[in-house]
Amino acid sequence: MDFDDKVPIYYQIKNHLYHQIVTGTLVPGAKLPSVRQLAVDVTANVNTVQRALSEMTDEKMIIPQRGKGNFVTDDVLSIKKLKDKLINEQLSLSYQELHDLNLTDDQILDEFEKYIKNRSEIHE
Amino acid sequence: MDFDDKVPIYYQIKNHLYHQIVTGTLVPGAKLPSVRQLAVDVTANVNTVQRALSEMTDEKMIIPQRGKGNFVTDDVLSIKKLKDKLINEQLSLSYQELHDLNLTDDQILDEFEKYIKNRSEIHE
DNA sequence: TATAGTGTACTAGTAAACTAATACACTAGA
DNA sequence: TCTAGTGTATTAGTTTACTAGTACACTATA
Repeated sequence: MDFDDKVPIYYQIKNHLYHQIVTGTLVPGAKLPSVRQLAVDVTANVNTVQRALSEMTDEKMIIPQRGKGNFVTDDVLSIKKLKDKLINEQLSLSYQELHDLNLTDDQILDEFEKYIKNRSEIHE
Repeated sequence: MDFDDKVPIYYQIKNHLYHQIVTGTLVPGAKLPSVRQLAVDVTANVNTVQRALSEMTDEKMIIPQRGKGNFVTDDVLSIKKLKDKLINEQLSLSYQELHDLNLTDDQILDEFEKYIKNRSEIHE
């Protein structure tokens, strides 16, 4: 896995898994790869993976079952809420940042539009 | 200063100062507060501040003068470039994140529009 | 029942970021 | 010339994230 050395690895793993849950790569009730397998997958230590999973367990997004594995929550609503939260955090974050760079609301929207338009041209 | 404990403090200080340069709070050629004063301002250690300033010096955005202080570069063009870089990094980052959450380009723009509209209503 | 695959806990060691304190070189001004 | 305010360097110690290795409890299955 490609890590940003400015952010703790366990945090990036957690985020990575949350993305898989939210996008349906990991469906509700699905079994996660074992901690040892995950450690191999993301090229990190078992303990680091475990730390990510612990927080996810605390947040009730996965349920651990001793001897069996970790399972994605069945609660579809809470997954929806997680997705909304992730989206909103991102919007808020980037609005904040661009606003702090002295862009007006209109400029922010413009820049975003330009960026996406430009991007789709390059990638088509 | 309010730090995000997920990101190194020196990095946040650097970012903070870059914002001031880009937005004109610190004009080209202006003298920065002394390292000791900055340390007080942002409630961090002198060495941590120094580390931020070192990187900024390496990137030629400030010029240190022994015995006098640190001064913002006079090169207006490079300040402009810095601003563009900061904006672009943010756009790219949040596009990436929202795209990874399975939002289409249109949805990303929509969400952004909604967010900003909503925000301005609350704050007017 | 034995074994392999799970989660979990613990101890130990390393590296990086941060703090703290001190010292030194340079500049400007009284 | 002295002094206060600069940047800069160095040494030492703390904390946190991370790695490594081991051990143990539990589950499913051959």
